[in-house]
Amino acid sequence: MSQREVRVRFAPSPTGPLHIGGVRTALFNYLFAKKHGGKFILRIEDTDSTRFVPGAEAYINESLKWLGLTLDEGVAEGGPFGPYKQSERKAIYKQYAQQLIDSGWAYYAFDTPEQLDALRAQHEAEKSTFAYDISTRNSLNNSLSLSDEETKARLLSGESYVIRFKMPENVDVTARDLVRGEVTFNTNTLDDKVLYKSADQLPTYHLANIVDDRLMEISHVIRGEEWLPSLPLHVMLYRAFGWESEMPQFAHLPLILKPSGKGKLSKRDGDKDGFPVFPLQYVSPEGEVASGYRESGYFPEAVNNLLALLGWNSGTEQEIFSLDELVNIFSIERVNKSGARFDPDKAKWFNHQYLVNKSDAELAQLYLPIIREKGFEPSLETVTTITGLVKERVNFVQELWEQSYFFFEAPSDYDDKVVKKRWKGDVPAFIGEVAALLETATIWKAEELKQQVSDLITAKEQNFGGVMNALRLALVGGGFGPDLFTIIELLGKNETVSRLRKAVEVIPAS
RNA sequence: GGUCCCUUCGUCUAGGGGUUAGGACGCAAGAUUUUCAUUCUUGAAACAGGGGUUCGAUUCCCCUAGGGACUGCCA
Repeated sequence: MSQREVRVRFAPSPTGPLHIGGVRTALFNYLFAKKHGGKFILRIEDTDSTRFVPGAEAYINESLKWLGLTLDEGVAEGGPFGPYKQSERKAIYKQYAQQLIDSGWAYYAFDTPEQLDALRAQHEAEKSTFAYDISTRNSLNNSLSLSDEETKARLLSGESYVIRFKMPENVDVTARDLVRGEVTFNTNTLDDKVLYKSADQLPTYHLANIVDDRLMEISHVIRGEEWLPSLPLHVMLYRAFGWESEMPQFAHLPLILKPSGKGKLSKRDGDKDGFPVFPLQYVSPEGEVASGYRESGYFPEAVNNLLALLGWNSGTEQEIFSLDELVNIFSIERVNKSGARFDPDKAKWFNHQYLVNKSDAELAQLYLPIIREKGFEPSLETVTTITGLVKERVNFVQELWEQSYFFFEAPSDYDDKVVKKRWKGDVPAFIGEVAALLETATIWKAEELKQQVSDLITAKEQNFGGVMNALRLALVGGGFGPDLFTIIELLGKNETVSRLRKAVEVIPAS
Protein backbone atom coordinates (compact mmCIF):
# COMPACT_ATOMS: atom_id res chain seq x y z
CA MET A 1 0.00 0.00 0.00
CA SER A 2 1.17 3.54 -0.67
CA GLN A 3 2.31 6.04 1.89
CA ARG A 4 -0.89 7.96 1.45
CA GLU A 5 -2.64 8.82 4.71
CA VAL A 6 -5.58 6.60 5.47
CA ARG A 7 -8.77 8.63 5.24
CA VAL A 8 -12.10 6.85 5.30
CA ARG A 9 -15.57 8.22 5.38
CA PHE A 10 -18.87 7.03 6.67
CA ALA A 11 -21.42 8.52 4.31
CA PRO A 12 -25.02 7.98 5.36
CA SER A 13 -27.95 9.83 3.91
CA PRO A 14 -30.19 11.53 6.44
CA THR A 15 -33.37 9.83 5.33
CA GLY A 16 -34.17 8.30 8.70
CA PRO A 17 -32.46 6.55 11.56
CA LEU A 18 -29.28 4.65 11.00
CA HIS A 19 -29.82 0.94 11.32
CA ILE A 20 -27.35 -1.56 12.68
CA GLY A 21 -26.07 -2.46 9.23
CA GLY A 22 -25.10 1.18 8.83
CA VAL A 23 -23.65 1.22 12.30
CA ARG A 24 -21.53 -1.81 11.44
CA THR A 25 -20.24 -0.02 8.34
CA ALA A 26 -19.38 2.99 10.49
CA LEU A 27 -17.63 0.76 13.00
CA PHE A 28 -15.51 -0.99 10.38
CA ASN A 29 -14.54 2.35 8.88
CA TYR A 30 -13.60 3.60 12.31
CA LEU A 31 -11.58 0.49 13.14
CA PHE A 32 -9.77 0.61 9.84
CA ALA A 33 -8.95 4.30 10.19
CA LYS A 34 -7.69 4.00 13.74
CA LYS A 35 -5.77 0.83 13.03
CA HIS A 36 -3.81 2.70 10.39
CA GLY A 37 -3.49 5.93 12.27
CA GLY A 38 -5.82 7.61 9.80
CA LYS A 39 -8.89 9.80 9.82
CA PHE A 40 -12.51 8.81 10.29
CA ILE A 41 -14.81 11.23 8.52
CA LEU A 42 -18.56 11.70 8.49
CA ARG A 43 -20.07 13.00 5.29
CA ILE A 44 -23.76 13.63 5.05
CA GLU A 45 -25.11 12.57 1.68
CA ASP A 46 -28.26 14.61 1.40
CA THR A 47 -28.43 14.95 -2.35
CA ASP A 48 -31.99 13.70 -2.48
CA SER A 49 -33.91 16.78 -1.53
CA THR A 50 -37.19 14.87 -1.63
CA ARG A 51 -36.23 12.35 1.00
CA PHE A 52 -34.89 14.61 3.68
CA VAL A 53 -36.04 13.65 7.16
CA PRO A 54 -35.71 16.22 9.93
CA GLY A 55 -33.74 14.96 12.87
CA ALA A 56 -32.00 12.19 10.96
CA GLU A 57 -28.64 13.89 10.93
CA ALA A 58 -28.76 14.56 14.67
CA TYR A 59 -29.71 10.93 15.16
CA ILE A 60 -26.64 9.79 13.22
CA ASN A 61 -24.36 11.99 15.29
CA GLU A 62 -25.87 10.88 18.55
CA SER A 63 -25.56 7.23 17.57
CA LEU A 64 -21.88 7.51 16.73
CA LYS A 65 -21.30 9.39 19.91
CA TRP A 66 -23.08 6.80 22.00
CA LEU A 67 -20.95 4.07 20.49
CA GLY A 68 -17.78 6.03 21.03
CA LEU A 69 -16.90 6.17 17.33
CA THR A 70 -15.17 9.51 17.49
CA LEU A 71 -15.06 11.55 14.33
CA ASP A 72 -11.97 13.34 13.11
CA GLU A 73 -13.84 15.40 10.57
CA GLY A 74 -17.50 15.99 9.99
CA VAL A 75 -20.30 18.50 9.83
CA ALA A 76 -20.08 19.39 13.51
CA GLU A 77 -16.37 18.69 13.90
CA GLY A 78 -15.32 20.66 10.86
CA GLY A 79 -12.05 19.92 9.13
CA PRO A 80 -9.88 21.03 6.24
CA PHE A 81 -12.01 19.41 3.55
CA GLY A 82 -15.42 20.88 4.32
CA PRO A 83 -18.19 21.41 3.96
CA TYR A 84 -19.05 17.85 4.91
CA LYS A 85 -22.66 18.04 3.92
CA GLN A 86 -23.30 17.56 0.24
CA SER A 87 -26.17 20.00 0.03
CA GLU A 88 -23.66 22.66 1.06
CA ARG A 89 -21.32 21.61 -1.72
CA LYS A 90 -23.86 22.28 -4.44
CA ALA A 91 -21.65 24.73 -6.29
CA ILE A 92 -18.86 22.20 -6.61
CA TYR A 93 -20.66 19.49 -8.50
CA LYS A 94 -22.01 21.44 -11.44
CA GLN A 95 -18.57 22.06 -12.93
CA TYR A 96 -17.66 18.40 -12.73
CA ALA A 97 -20.84 17.40 -14.47
CA GLN A 98 -20.03 20.01 -17.10
CA GLN A 99 -16.54 18.61 -17.45
CA LEU A 100 -18.00 15.22 -18.34
CA ILE A 101 -20.33 16.80 -20.87
CA ASP A 102 -17.45 18.66 -22.46
CA SER A 103 -15.29 15.58 -22.67
CA GLY A 104 -18.10 13.52 -24.16
CA TRP A 105 -18.48 11.20 -21.16
CA ALA A 106 -21.96 12.47 -20.40
CA TYR A 107 -24.97 13.97 -22.10
CA TYR A 108 -28.14 15.93 -21.41
CA ALA A 109 -31.39 14.01 -21.23
CA PHE A 110 -34.83 15.61 -21.31
CA ASP A 111 -37.06 12.60 -20.80
CA THR A 112 -39.50 13.22 -17.99
CA PRO A 113 -39.87 10.80 -15.09
CA GLU A 114 -43.39 10.11 -16.35
CA GLN A 115 -42.14 9.14 -19.78
CA LEU A 116 -39.57 6.82 -18.28
CA ASP A 117 -42.09 5.29 -15.93
CA ALA A 118 -44.36 4.62 -18.87
CA LEU A 119 -41.53 2.94 -20.75
CA ARG A 120 -40.70 0.76 -17.79
CA ALA A 121 -44.32 -0.22 -17.35
CA GLN A 122 -44.64 -1.01 -21.03
CA HIS A 123 -41.55 -3.19 -21.04
CA GLU A 124 -42.67 -4.94 -17.95
CA ALA A 125 -45.96 -5.76 -19.60
CA GLU A 126 -43.97 -7.28 -22.43
CA LYS A 127 -41.86 -9.19 -19.95
CA SER A 128 -38.70 -7.32 -20.75
CA THR A 129 -36.73 -4.74 -18.86
CA PHE A 130 -36.25 -1.17 -19.88
CA ALA A 131 -32.81 0.27 -19.48
CA TYR A 132 -31.58 3.70 -20.38
CA ASP A 133 -28.46 2.44 -22.11
CA ILE A 134 -26.56 2.15 -25.34
CA SER A 135 -29.41 0.25 -26.94
CA THR A 136 -32.06 2.84 -26.20
CA ARG A 137 -30.40 6.19 -25.73
CA ASN A 138 -30.48 7.11 -29.40
CA SER A 139 -34.23 6.82 -29.52
CA LEU A 140 -34.84 8.91 -26.40
CA ASN A 141 -34.86 12.65 -25.80
CA ASN A 142 -31.29 13.61 -25.22
CA SER A 143 -28.39 15.54 -26.62
CA LEU A 144 -27.21 12.42 -28.40
CA SER A 145 -30.37 11.96 -30.43
CA LEU A 146 -31.31 15.63 -30.78
CA SER A 147 -29.51 18.16 -32.95
CA ASP A 148 -27.15 20.58 -31.24
CA GLU A 149 -29.55 23.44 -32.00
CA GLU A 150 -32.46 21.59 -30.47
CA THR A 151 -30.46 20.72 -27.37
CA LYS A 152 -29.26 24.27 -26.99
CA ALA A 153 -32.78 25.60 -27.42
CA ARG A 154 -34.18 23.29 -24.82
CA LEU A 155 -31.48 24.19 -22.34
CA LEU A 156 -32.05 27.90 -22.95
CA SER A 157 -35.78 27.57 -22.56
CA GLY A 158 -35.22 26.30 -19.03
CA GLU A 159 -36.64 22.88 -19.71
CA SER A 160 -35.59 20.63 -16.88
CA TYR A 161 -32.98 18.07 -17.73
CA VAL A 162 -30.71 15.51 -16.28
CA ILE A 163 -27.12 14.68 -17.06
CA ARG A 164 -26.45 11.03 -17.75
CA PHE A 165 -23.22 9.12 -17.92
CA LYS A 166 -22.52 7.80 -21.40
CA MET A 167 -21.48 4.26 -20.60
CA PRO A 168 -19.03 3.15 -23.27
CA GLU A 169 -19.63 0.04 -25.30
CA ASN A 170 -18.17 -3.36 -24.49
CA VAL A 171 -15.47 -2.51 -22.00
CA ASP A 172 -14.51 -5.04 -19.36
CA VAL A 173 -14.11 -3.14 -16.13
CA THR A 174 -12.08 -4.94 -13.52
CA ALA A 175 -11.88 -3.59 -10.04
CA ARG A 176 -10.05 -4.89 -7.03
CA ASP A 177 -12.07 -5.28 -3.91
CA LEU A 178 -10.23 -5.73 -0.63
CA VAL A 179 -12.56 -8.43 0.60
CA ARG A 180 -13.52 -10.14 -2.63
CA GLY A 181 -10.55 -9.88 -4.90
CA GLU A 182 -11.04 -8.94 -8.52
CA VAL A 183 -14.51 -8.30 -9.83
CA THR A 184 -15.21 -7.83 -13.52
CA PHE A 185 -18.19 -6.28 -15.26
CA ASN A 186 -18.84 -5.60 -18.90
CA THR A 187 -20.17 -2.14 -19.66
CA ASN A 188 -22.75 -3.58 -22.03
CA THR A 189 -24.70 -4.72 -19.00
CA LEU A 190 -24.60 -1.28 -17.41
CA ASP A 191 -26.94 1.62 -17.99
CA ASP A 192 -26.52 5.36 -18.32
CA LYS A 193 -26.95 6.53 -14.75
CA VAL A 194 -28.19 9.97 -13.90
CA LEU A 195 -25.36 12.07 -12.50
CA TYR A 196 -26.99 15.42 -12.09
CA LYS A 197 -30.48 16.86 -12.10
CA SER A 198 -31.35 20.40 -13.02
CA ALA A 199 -34.54 20.37 -10.97
CA ASP A 200 -32.73 20.84 -7.65
CA GLN A 201 -29.29 21.62 -9.03
CA LEU A 202 -27.89 18.64 -7.19
CA PRO A 203 -25.87 15.62 -8.25
CA THR A 204 -26.99 12.09 -7.59
CA TYR A 205 -25.10 9.86 -5.22
CA HIS A 206 -22.83 8.53 -7.95
CA LEU A 207 -21.33 11.83 -9.03
CA ALA A 208 -21.22 13.38 -5.58
CA ASN A 209 -19.56 10.32 -4.13
CA ILE A 210 -16.74 10.28 -6.69
CA VAL A 211 -16.16 14.01 -6.61
CA ASP A 212 -16.19 14.22 -2.83
CA ASP A 213 -14.03 11.17 -2.27
CA ARG A 214 -11.53 12.74 -4.65
CA LEU A 215 -11.69 16.18 -3.10
CA MET A 216 -11.62 14.86 0.44
CA GLU A 217 -8.69 12.62 -0.44
CA ILE A 218 -10.42 9.47 0.69
CA SER A 219 -8.01 6.55 0.56
CA HIS A 220 -10.40 3.64 1.15
CA VAL A 221 -14.08 3.27 0.47
CA ILE A 222 -15.56 0.78 2.93
CA ARG A 223 -19.25 0.30 2.38
CA GLY A 224 -21.97 -2.33 2.24
CA GLU A 225 -22.18 -5.01 -0.41
CA GLU A 226 -25.31 -3.41 -1.82
CA TRP A 227 -22.92 -0.99 -3.55
CA LEU A 228 -21.02 -3.64 -5.41
CA PRO A 229 -23.17 -3.36 -8.54
CA SER A 230 -22.34 0.33 -8.85
CA LEU A 231 -18.62 -0.25 -8.49
CA PRO A 232 -17.99 -0.42 -12.27
CA LEU A 233 -19.83 2.87 -12.76
CA HIS A 234 -17.69 4.46 -10.10
CA VAL A 235 -14.52 3.11 -11.64
CA MET A 236 -15.63 4.43 -15.03
CA LEU A 237 -16.27 7.82 -13.48
CA TYR A 238 -12.76 7.92 -12.05
CA ARG A 239 -11.54 6.96 -15.49
CA ALA A 240 -13.63 9.64 -17.17
CA PHE A 241 -12.22 12.28 -14.87
CA GLY A 242 -8.71 10.98 -15.38
CA TRP A 243 -8.34 10.08 -11.71
CA GLU A 244 -8.24 6.32 -12.00
CA SER A 245 -4.62 5.91 -10.95
CA GLU A 246 -5.34 7.65 -7.65
CA MET A 247 -8.68 6.05 -7.09
CA PRO A 248 -9.43 4.95 -3.51
CA GLN A 249 -9.32 1.26 -2.70
CA PHE A 250 -12.65 -0.44 -2.25
CA ALA A 251 -13.95 -2.88 0.31
CA HIS A 252 -17.53 -4.13 0.18
CA LEU A 253 -18.73 -5.50 3.48
CA PRO A 254 -21.04 -8.51 3.64
CA LEU A 255 -24.64 -7.73 4.44
CA ILE A 256 -26.34 -8.31 7.75
CA LEU A 257 -29.27 -10.61 7.17
CA LYS A 258 -32.54 -10.91 9.06
CA PRO A 259 -32.61 -13.57 11.79
CA SER A 260 -35.79 -15.05 10.41
CA GLY A 261 -36.86 -15.29 6.86
CA LYS A 262 -34.78 -13.95 4.06
CA GLY A 263 -32.96 -10.92 2.86
CA LYS A 264 -30.96 -8.16 4.37
CA LEU A 265 -31.97 -6.57 7.59
CA SER A 266 -33.84 -3.39 6.89
CA LYS A 267 -35.25 -0.47 8.77
CA ARG A 268 -38.72 -1.75 8.16
CA ASP A 269 -37.95 -4.87 10.15
CA GLY A 270 -38.39 -2.65 13.16
CA ASP A 271 -39.12 -4.61 16.26
CA LYS A 272 -40.98 -7.44 14.65
CA ASP A 273 -38.36 -10.06 15.48
CA GLY A 274 -38.16 -8.97 19.07
CA PHE A 275 -34.92 -7.05 18.92
CA PRO A 276 -34.01 -3.53 17.90
CA VAL A 277 -32.60 -2.71 14.48
CA PHE A 278 -31.66 0.81 15.54
CA PRO A 279 -28.89 1.93 17.87
CA LEU A 280 -31.11 4.51 19.55
CA GLN A 281 -34.82 4.65 19.97
CA TYR A 282 -36.31 6.47 17.02
CA VAL A 283 -39.50 8.41 16.88
CA SER A 284 -40.46 9.18 13.31
CA PRO A 285 -41.93 12.54 12.35
CA GLU A 286 -45.25 10.66 12.21
CA GLY A 287 -44.82 9.63 15.81
CA GLU A 288 -44.01 5.98 15.26
CA VAL A 289 -41.63 4.60 17.84
CA ALA A 290 -38.96 2.02 17.08
CA SER A 291 -36.83 0.70 19.89
CA GLY A 292 -33.09 1.16 20.13
CA TYR A 293 -30.22 -0.79 21.59
CA ARG A 294 -29.52 1.96 24.08
CA GLU A 295 -33.05 2.03 25.44
CA SER A 296 -33.26 -1.76 25.44
CA GLY A 297 -30.41 -1.85 27.90
CA TYR A 298 -27.48 -2.73 25.69
CA PHE A 299 -24.10 -1.31 26.59
CA PRO A 300 -22.44 0.48 23.69
CA GLU A 301 -19.31 -1.65 24.15
CA ALA A 302 -21.42 -4.77 23.74
CA VAL A 303 -23.01 -3.42 20.58
CA ASN A 304 -19.63 -2.61 19.07
CA ASN A 305 -18.38 -6.03 20.04
CA LEU A 306 -21.26 -7.99 18.61
CA LEU A 307 -21.31 -5.96 15.43
CA ALA A 308 -17.58 -6.42 14.94
CA LEU A 309 -18.03 -10.18 14.97
CA LEU A 310 -20.71 -10.03 12.33
CA GLY A 311 -18.63 -10.39 9.22
CA TRP A 312 -15.22 -10.28 10.81
CA ASN A 313 -13.26 -12.41 13.23
CA SER A 314 -9.83 -12.28 14.75
CA GLY A 315 -8.82 -15.81 13.84
CA THR A 316 -8.45 -16.58 17.53
CA GLU A 317 -11.02 -17.95 19.92
CA GLN A 318 -11.39 -14.66 21.71
CA GLU A 319 -14.84 -13.17 21.36
CA ILE A 320 -14.90 -10.33 23.82
CA PHE A 321 -13.03 -7.27 22.63
CA SER A 322 -12.93 -3.70 23.80
CA LEU A 323 -13.00 -1.03 21.13
CA ASP A 324 -9.28 -0.45 21.63
CA GLU A 325 -8.55 -4.14 21.26
CA LEU A 326 -10.60 -4.19 18.09
CA VAL A 327 -8.65 -1.28 16.70
CA ASN A 328 -5.45 -3.17 17.37
CA ILE A 329 -6.47 -6.45 15.92
CA PHE A 330 -8.78 -5.44 13.09
CA SER A 331 -7.83 -6.14 9.54
CA ILE A 332 -9.84 -5.88 6.38
CA GLU A 333 -8.33 -9.17 5.16
CA ARG A 334 -10.22 -11.01 7.86
CA VAL A 335 -13.58 -9.68 6.79
CA ASN A 336 -15.86 -12.43 5.50
CA LYS A 337 -17.41 -12.52 2.08
CA SER A 338 -20.76 -14.02 2.94
CA GLY A 339 -23.69 -12.33 4.59
CA ALA A 340 -24.21 -12.85 8.30
CA ARG A 341 -27.56 -13.55 9.87
CA PHE A 342 -28.17 -11.50 12.96
CA ASP A 343 -28.62 -13.65 16.08
CA PRO A 344 -30.62 -11.92 18.83
CA ASP A 345 -29.71 -14.60 21.39
CA LYS A 346 -26.03 -14.11 20.88
CA ALA A 347 -26.51 -10.36 21.04
CA LYS A 348 -27.97 -10.80 24.52
CA TRP A 349 -25.12 -13.05 25.49
CA PHE A 350 -22.64 -10.35 24.55
CA ASN A 351 -24.45 -7.89 26.73
CA HIS A 352 -24.47 -10.40 29.55
CA GLN A 353 -20.69 -10.70 29.30
CA TYR A 354 -20.25 -6.97 29.63
CA LEU A 355 -22.76 -6.73 32.43
CA VAL A 356 -21.13 -9.46 34.48
CA ASN A 357 -17.72 -7.90 33.99
CA LYS A 358 -18.80 -4.59 35.42
CA SER A 359 -18.23 -4.06 39.10
CA ASP A 360 -21.16 -4.43 41.46
CA ALA A 361 -20.83 -0.80 42.44
CA GLU A 362 -20.94 0.41 38.86
CA LEU A 363 -23.99 -1.69 38.11
CA ALA A 364 -25.64 -0.54 41.32
CA GLN A 365 -25.35 3.04 40.11
CA LEU A 366 -27.25 2.04 36.98
CA TYR A 367 -29.78 0.01 38.91
CA LEU A 368 -30.52 2.60 41.57
CA PRO A 369 -32.71 4.84 39.38
CA ILE A 370 -34.92 1.86 38.56
CA ILE A 371 -35.36 1.08 42.24
CA ARG A 372 -36.19 4.68 43.01
CA GLU A 373 -38.77 4.67 40.29
CA LYS A 374 -40.43 1.79 42.10
CA GLY A 375 -40.59 3.96 45.18
CA PHE A 376 -37.72 2.67 47.30
CA GLU A 377 -34.70 4.50 48.64
CA PRO A 378 -32.11 1.94 49.64
CA SER A 379 -28.50 2.86 50.26
CA LEU A 380 -25.96 2.38 47.52
CA GLU A 381 -24.18 -0.25 49.62
CA THR A 382 -27.32 -2.31 49.92
CA VAL A 383 -27.96 -2.08 46.20
CA THR A 384 -24.35 -2.97 45.47
CA THR A 385 -24.64 -6.09 47.59
CA ILE A 386 -27.91 -7.11 46.00
CA THR A 387 -26.62 -6.44 42.49
CA GLY A 388 -23.63 -8.67 43.11
CA LEU A 389 -25.97 -11.41 44.22
CA VAL A 390 -28.09 -11.48 41.08
CA LYS A 391 -26.12 -10.03 38.19
CA GLU A 392 -25.05 -13.44 36.91
CA ARG A 393 -28.60 -14.26 36.02
CA VAL A 394 -29.55 -11.25 33.93
CA ASN A 395 -28.62 -9.87 30.54
CA PHE A 396 -29.74 -6.30 31.11
CA VAL A 397 -29.70 -3.83 33.97
CA GLN A 398 -33.47 -3.49 33.85
CA GLU A 399 -33.83 -7.24 34.43
CA LEU A 400 -32.18 -6.80 37.80
CA TRP A 401 -35.51 -5.78 39.28
CA GLU A 402 -37.36 -8.98 38.46
CA GLN A 403 -34.48 -10.92 40.00
CA SER A 404 -34.28 -8.89 43.17
CA TYR A 405 -37.54 -7.03 43.81
CA PHE A 406 -38.15 -9.22 46.86
CA PHE A 407 -35.34 -7.46 48.68
CA PHE A 408 -37.47 -4.33 48.61
CA GLU A 409 -41.03 -5.53 48.80
CA ALA A 410 -42.82 -8.68 49.92
CA PRO A 411 -44.13 -10.88 47.12
CA SER A 412 -47.74 -10.10 46.36
CA ASP A 413 -48.45 -13.43 44.75
CA TYR A 414 -46.90 -16.86 44.55
CA ASP A 415 -45.91 -18.91 41.54
CA ASP A 416 -48.63 -21.52 41.08
CA LYS A 417 -46.34 -24.20 39.81
CA VAL A 418 -44.05 -23.88 42.78
CA VAL A 419 -47.00 -23.83 45.17
CA LYS A 420 -48.29 -27.05 43.69
CA LYS A 421 -44.93 -28.72 43.95
CA ARG A 422 -43.65 -27.43 47.27
CA TRP A 423 -46.53 -26.28 49.43
CA LYS A 424 -48.03 -29.58 50.46
CA GLY A 425 -48.31 -32.09 53.28
CA ASP A 426 -46.92 -30.88 56.57
CA VAL A 427 -44.59 -28.40 54.91
CA PRO A 428 -46.70 -25.28 55.52
CA ALA A 429 -47.01 -26.17 59.18
CA PHE A 430 -43.28 -26.67 59.39
CA ILE A 431 -42.66 -23.28 57.82
CA GLY A 432 -44.61 -21.90 60.79
CA GLU A 433 -42.15 -23.63 63.07
CA VAL A 434 -39.23 -22.15 61.16
CA ALA A 435 -40.78 -18.74 61.60
CA ALA A 436 -41.03 -19.30 65.31
CA LEU A 437 -37.43 -20.45 65.46
CA LEU A 438 -36.16 -17.44 63.51
CA GLU A 439 -38.12 -15.10 65.71
CA THR A 440 -36.02 -16.20 68.64
CA ALA A 441 -32.70 -16.04 66.79
CA THR A 442 -30.13 -13.81 68.41
CA ILE A 443 -27.40 -13.87 65.81
CA TRP A 444 -28.76 -12.75 62.44
CA LYS A 445 -26.07 -14.13 60.15
CA ALA A 446 -26.57 -16.38 57.16
CA GLU A 447 -24.29 -19.19 58.35
CA GLU A 448 -25.69 -19.16 61.85
CA LEU A 449 -29.28 -19.18 60.65
CA LYS A 450 -28.58 -21.91 58.19
CA GLN A 451 -27.17 -24.03 61.02
CA GLN A 452 -30.20 -23.49 63.19
CA VAL A 453 -32.71 -24.18 60.48
CA SER A 454 -30.78 -27.27 59.41
CA ASP A 455 -30.83 -28.54 62.96
CA LEU A 456 -34.56 -28.04 63.15
CA ILE A 457 -35.07 -29.84 59.86
CA THR A 458 -33.02 -32.77 61.11
CA ALA A 459 -34.76 -32.84 64.46
CA LYS A 460 -38.18 -32.86 62.84
CA GLU A 461 -37.16 -35.28 60.12
CA GLN A 462 -38.04 -32.93 57.34
CA ASN A 463 -36.62 -33.00 53.85
CA PHE A 464 -34.03 -30.25 53.42
CA GLY A 465 -34.64 -29.54 49.74
CA GLY A 466 -38.38 -29.45 50.19
CA VAL A 467 -38.22 -27.07 53.11
CA MET A 468 -35.73 -24.79 51.38
CA ASN A 469 -37.93 -24.48 48.34
CA ALA A 470 -40.98 -23.78 50.43
CA LEU A 471 -39.10 -21.09 52.33
CA ARG A 472 -37.99 -19.66 49.04
CA LEU A 473 -41.55 -19.58 47.82
CA ALA A 474 -42.71 -17.80 50.96
CA LEU A 475 -39.91 -15.26 50.86
CA VAL A 476 -39.59 -14.41 47.16
CA GLY A 477 -42.82 -15.67 45.66
CA GLY A 478 -41.29 -18.27 43.40
CA GLY A 479 -38.52 -20.76 42.86
CA PHE A 480 -35.75 -18.38 42.02
CA GLY A 481 -33.28 -15.99 43.56
CA PRO A 482 -29.84 -16.20 45.15
CA ASP A 483 -28.80 -18.16 48.21
CA LEU A 484 -31.71 -18.32 50.59
CA PHE A 485 -29.93 -17.59 53.86
CA THR A 486 -28.27 -14.60 52.29
CA ILE A 487 -31.73 -13.35 51.39
CA ILE A 488 -32.91 -13.97 54.94
CA GLU A 489 -29.96 -12.12 56.40
CA LEU A 490 -30.54 -9.14 54.15
CA LEU A 491 -34.29 -9.10 54.78
CA GLY A 492 -33.84 -8.96 58.54
CA LYS A 493 -35.77 -10.71 61.24
CA ASN A 494 -39.02 -8.80 61.21
CA GLU A 495 -39.51 -8.95 57.48
CA THR A 496 -38.51 -12.60 57.22
CA VAL A 497 -40.82 -13.74 60.00
CA SER A 498 -43.68 -11.65 58.72
CA ARG A 499 -43.35 -13.05 55.19
CA LEU A 500 -43.28 -16.61 56.50
CA ARG A 501 -46.35 -16.04 58.68
CA LYS A 502 -48.18 -14.40 55.82
CA ALA A 503 -47.38 -17.28 53.50
CA VAL A 504 -48.61 -19.85 55.97
CA GLU A 505 -51.81 -17.88 56.25
CA VAL A 506 -52.35 -17.00 52.61
CA ILE A 507 -51.09 -19.87 50.45
CA PRO A 508 -53.61 -22.68 50.21
CA ALA A 509 -51.98 -26.04 50.79
CA SER A 510 -52.26 -28.41 47.89
C1' G B 1 -35.55 -11.87 -16.44
C1' G B 2 -30.41 -9.62 -16.58
C1' U B 3 -25.67 -8.45 -13.98
C1' C B 4 -22.70 -9.34 -9.88
C1' C B 5 -21.64 -11.59 -5.08
C1' C B 6 -21.92 -15.71 -1.75
C1' U B 7 -22.22 -21.25 0.13
C1' U B 8 -18.30 -25.41 6.93
C1' C B 9 -23.06 -27.59 12.82
C1' G B 10 -29.96 -24.28 13.53
C1' U B 11 -26.90 -19.36 13.97
C1' C B 12 -21.89 -16.61 14.13
C1' U B 13 -17.44 -18.71 12.62
C1' A B 14 -11.95 -21.25 12.67
C1' G B 15 -9.46 -24.26 9.43
C1' G B 16 -7.43 -25.56 4.66
C1' G B 17 -4.68 -30.90 -0.13
C1' G B 18 -3.69 -36.14 4.46
C1' U B 19 -7.38 -32.98 11.01
C1' U B 20 -11.02 -37.43 15.85
C1' A B 21 -13.18 -30.70 10.95
C1' G B 22 -12.02 -26.58 16.37
C1' G B 23 -14.62 -22.56 19.15
C1' A B 24 -18.97 -19.50 20.51
C1' C B 25 -24.51 -18.76 20.92
C1' G B 26 -28.67 -21.76 21.46
C1' C B 27 -30.38 -26.80 22.78
C1' A B 28 -30.03 -31.55 25.77
C1' A B 29 -27.96 -34.60 29.71
C1' G B 30 -25.01 -35.21 34.03
C1' A B 31 -22.04 -33.34 38.25
C1' U B 32 -21.35 -30.05 42.12
C1' U B 33 -23.59 -26.21 45.29
C1' U B 34 -27.67 -30.70 51.52
C1' U B 35 -32.13 -24.38 48.26
C1' C B 36 -31.89 -20.99 43.15
C1' A B 37 -28.59 -19.20 39.70
C1' U B 38 -23.75 -19.55 38.55
C1' U B 39 -19.94 -23.03 37.45
C1' C B 40 -18.06 -27.58 35.45
C1' U B 41 -18.32 -31.93 32.32
C1' U B 42 -20.53 -34.37 28.43
C1' G B 43 -23.73 -34.81 24.16
C1' A B 44 -26.49 -34.04 19.60
C1' A B 45 -25.20 -30.89 15.50
C1' A B 46 -21.70 -28.95 9.49
C1' C B 47 -17.82 -29.10 4.81
C1' A B 48 -25.05 -28.07 -0.72
C1' G B 49 -24.75 -31.78 -5.05
C1' G B 50 -22.06 -33.61 -9.37
C1' G B 51 -17.81 -33.77 -12.19
C1' G B 52 -12.65 -33.08 -12.65
C1' U B 53 -7.09 -32.18 -10.91
C1' U B 54 -4.42 -35.32 -7.43
C1' C B 55 -1.58 -40.97 -4.47
C1' G B 56 -5.24 -38.23 -1.59
C1' A B 57 -10.13 -33.40 -1.64
C1' U B 58 -14.08 -30.15 2.92
C1' U B 59 -9.78 -27.33 1.01
C1' C B 60 -7.86 -26.10 -6.04
C1' C B 61 -10.88 -25.85 -10.98
C1' C B 62 -15.64 -26.39 -13.64
C1' C B 63 -20.87 -27.17 -13.69
C1' U B 64 -25.53 -27.48 -11.20
C1' A B 65 -28.49 -26.10 -7.21
C1' G B 66 -29.61 -22.76 -3.40
C1' G B 67 -29.25 -17.95 -1.13
C1' G B 68 -28.37 -12.68 -1.54
C1' A B 69 -27.64 -7.76 -3.64
C1' C B 70 -28.52 -4.54 -7.54
C1' U B 71 -31.56 -3.49 -11.69
C1' G B 72 -34.87 4.87 -9.83
C1' C B 73 -34.07 12.09 -11.82
C1' C B 74 -32.83 6.76 -3.73
C1' A B 75 -28.70 6.31 -1.20
